Amino acid sequence: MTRETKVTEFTKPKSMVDQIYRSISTAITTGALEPGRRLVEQELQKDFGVSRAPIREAIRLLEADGMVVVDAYKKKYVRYLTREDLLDNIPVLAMLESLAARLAVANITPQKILELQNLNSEIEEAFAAGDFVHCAELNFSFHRSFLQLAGNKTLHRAIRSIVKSTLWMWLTSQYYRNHSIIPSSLEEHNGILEAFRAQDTRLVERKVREHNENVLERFLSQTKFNEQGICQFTPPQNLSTSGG
Amino acid sequence: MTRETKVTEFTKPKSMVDQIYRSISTAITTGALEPGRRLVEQELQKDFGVSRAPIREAIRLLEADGMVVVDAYKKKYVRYLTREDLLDNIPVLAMLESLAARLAVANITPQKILELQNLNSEIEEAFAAGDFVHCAELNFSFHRSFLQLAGNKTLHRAIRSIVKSTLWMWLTSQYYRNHSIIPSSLEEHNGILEAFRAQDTRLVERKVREHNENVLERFLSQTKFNEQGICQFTPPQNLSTSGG
DNA sequence: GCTATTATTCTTGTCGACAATTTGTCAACT
DNA sequence: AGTTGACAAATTGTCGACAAGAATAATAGC
Repeated sequence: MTRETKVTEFTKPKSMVDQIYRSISTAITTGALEPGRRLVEQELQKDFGVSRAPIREAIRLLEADGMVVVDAYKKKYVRYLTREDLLDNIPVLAMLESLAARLAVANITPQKILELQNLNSEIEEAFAAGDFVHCAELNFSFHRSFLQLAGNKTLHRAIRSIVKSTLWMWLTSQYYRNHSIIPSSLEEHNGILEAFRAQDTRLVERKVREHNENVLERFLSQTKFNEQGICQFTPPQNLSTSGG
Repeated sequence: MTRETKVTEFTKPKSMVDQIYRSISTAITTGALEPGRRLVEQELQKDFGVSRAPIREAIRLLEADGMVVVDAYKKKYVRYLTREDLLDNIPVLAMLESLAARLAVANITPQKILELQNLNSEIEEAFAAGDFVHCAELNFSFHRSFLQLAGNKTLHRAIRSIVKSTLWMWLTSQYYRNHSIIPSSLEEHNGILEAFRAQDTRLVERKVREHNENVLERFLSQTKFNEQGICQFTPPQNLSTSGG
């Protein structure tokens, strides 16, 4: 009788913790919450209008992801990245993505290659439009496509974990914002697709590995680090001269 | 009101959540909590003598690790493994560990090689003594040594993540319990150490990759799966014929 | 005897409150 | 002036209780 006719209620497919997790996660990848930013439960509680329990659980998930770090006094911060972090990423991501690409060769279709070409064009458009966050997302989609084609859950999980823990999306968007290196990436993407078209496994593997190495080395060479080796991008909107 | 006379309490005031996390994590790797086993907050609450809040946070961490899975009705279970999970692990672990070994070549010392030889002997002893859990731990230590020598945090994190999410320690101990294949592993371990002694990077990389592939394929060929493809080891103490 | 519906129980999700810890401030003392 | 200690504010950790939803038991109807 009293069946609540939840007709217009689409916004309830996920648990509270999941929503908070996603929200903070997105805030970090988009740069709304910059690396090093303190996370205080009371503030988040007010933002989301819930009690602290689900906030705390969501933060635990982010902590496990490596997107949030905890200091000796239990205070939580958005992870900040060091030069060492980026250096460590290079061989691992290059190797995992090239493995994904190798496995994908067996499953890719001409149709899929066309889709990826279109995706590549979309990246170019987003870059031209100055939407660097979307650009990073599309770029990630491009890479993720090989993961999906590879059909290996362990691999998928491993790469996803690295992407999250090293704030990959944030890094990419910041990088796009500050440097005009999209053309190089797009060119390399096309090279990869060509190798796929030729069904040349060895070539695919090499191209993907080199692409990843190139991207990461470009990151490193063009990124500023402070005296503690922490990655320093220009904040999104920095009106005051946060001098100090 | 200071009812807690914690006199002999040197046990690093680790946080409650951390203690619970470790405790459950250990229970899973040792097989005390077998795959598929339901985790009920109220039971754990009684076991640890705390409220549900820290229990829930610990379970969130285990969930993020992939050691615990959640069904559509929010019920929590220890992760169970499928044939597909094991298959997916093979190329990824083989590749990551061989990368670790390659990076380790530059940092290894004759001293360290001797230590690893001793460790190998310890594994043999633990196996002979029938302590399969310890055996799995020591074996993991052997592999982890290369990780530490590699000095790459991203790589360390990636492998650790796979080890946790696929209940690697549990799998290994169960495998040791059921099959007498330690000799093959020990032999391969020695082969790897020889390659290290020769400083032959290519050989190290190949030996480690092959060792991982061998181990995982032995797992697969000698492991039972039920009709749903779920890994079925004989439970630690199985007196009744859990028929079906 | 069997099915449909209603209670009851079990389990998880969320909340507000209190305790413990850390940080910040300020006054007293050497 | 600098240091130290105590007090206050801020923040996190933990608790018990209630609400919501699903699984199970019980009952009514045929």
